[in-house]
Amino acid sequence: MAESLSINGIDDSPRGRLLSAAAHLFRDKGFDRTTVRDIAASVGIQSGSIFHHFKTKEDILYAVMEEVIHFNTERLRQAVASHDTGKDQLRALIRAELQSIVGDTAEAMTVMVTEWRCLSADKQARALKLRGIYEQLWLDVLSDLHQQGAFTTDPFIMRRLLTGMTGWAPHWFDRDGPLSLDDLANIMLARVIGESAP
Amino acid sequence: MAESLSINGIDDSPRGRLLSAAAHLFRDKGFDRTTVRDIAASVGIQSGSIFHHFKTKEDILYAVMEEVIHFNTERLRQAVASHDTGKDQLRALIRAELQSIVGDTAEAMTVMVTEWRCLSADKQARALKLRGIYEQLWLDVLSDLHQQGAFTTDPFIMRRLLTGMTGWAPHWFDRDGPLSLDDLANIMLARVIGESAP
DNA sequence: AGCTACCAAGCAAGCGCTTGGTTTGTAAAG
DNA sequence: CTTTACAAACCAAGCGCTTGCTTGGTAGCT
Repeated sequence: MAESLSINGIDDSPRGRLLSAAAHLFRDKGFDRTTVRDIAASVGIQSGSIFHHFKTKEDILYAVMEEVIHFNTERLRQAVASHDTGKDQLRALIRAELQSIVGDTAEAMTVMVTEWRCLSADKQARALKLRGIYEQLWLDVLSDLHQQGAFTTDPFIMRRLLTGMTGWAPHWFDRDGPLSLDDLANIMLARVIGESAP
Repeated sequence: MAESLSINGIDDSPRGRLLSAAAHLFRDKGFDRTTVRDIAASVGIQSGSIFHHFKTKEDILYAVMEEVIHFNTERLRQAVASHDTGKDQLRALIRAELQSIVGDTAEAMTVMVTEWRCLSADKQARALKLRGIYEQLWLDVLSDLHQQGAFTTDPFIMRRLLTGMTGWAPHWFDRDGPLSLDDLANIMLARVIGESAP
């Protein structure tokens, strides 16, 4: 019964506590190496009791992803809405995604990237649809900047490069190190629009 | 007994054919979801016969990684050696890593990134040592460029950003699409040293 | 009474791996 | 040219264990 911190955007109902615990375990050991007995033990119930809340183990994984996509899409939306210029909006998007990915929803976001293929085909399709909304927010901002001449590379490709940069951050970024998330966001921003005055 | 193309740097001995088949399966289904029966079937032998060549299933994974690191470290070395200026060397490094990651060793390289945690701690340490040589080649070139003033960001951080960009490429890059690997390498190069004349 | 949340026990399937023996290729000994 | 020797490569069968999930029942709250 090792207690685990809850993830932002997930409530603390019995179901929510299971989701947070599962996300932690999925990130640390992977979906396949995490047993339902592991998840049950980390919230202090019997393994069979899990299936009162979820039909299958895979449903747990999908629920984790669904919750974290919804939560972070909303965060992205607010990031765009609270800035005027394309440059500031892009900086805010990068900052928000970094916050998602190494901050308060890190476990669930990492799981979404690394355990994607553990979803069945139809659940992948459903999750992909949710993720499409998330990606469109990026593409809108990037396309604007591109049309303004802020960079020449195709916006779709630029988004892919940014996805790689932010997605790799959990493998090396140290939240207690000298580099802040704001610093890192600015460094990544400069990869897109060049190193001009902040 | 679905035949699978061999991976560059792996011979076609019985052992080598097992490694190539395993790399394919590990990439497509993941290490844990690939059974020794799957691997055996794809080269046309019985599952038990695998253990004449490898002590454990995990040893197969490690062997895949070891071979691909050695092969690609050598490729990186030649990339550096065959160019004079820092800029050209960096472009060659990016191009070589892209070739590794979406080209002739794609399966094995992808496996090394995505199935890393399936290795035991001591095997991780051994593989990490091999990977250190590979990374040093990058850092030497990046540090040179940094000292020449080609970019201001810390070379270590820059390498992490590049790792993310190249590492994500398998998720979207289409080898039959309009964008060539040389094009992509130049786009990534511009993320480091800015968009000057080629 | 009825609902949510849970327990205790266990089943069927699939897993990595072992075992004892057989085939196949090669090469020196007669 | 045959015989003997031996190792590499593989087969057929299955063992012991773990896994996701089921079942029938109970405690507590409203």
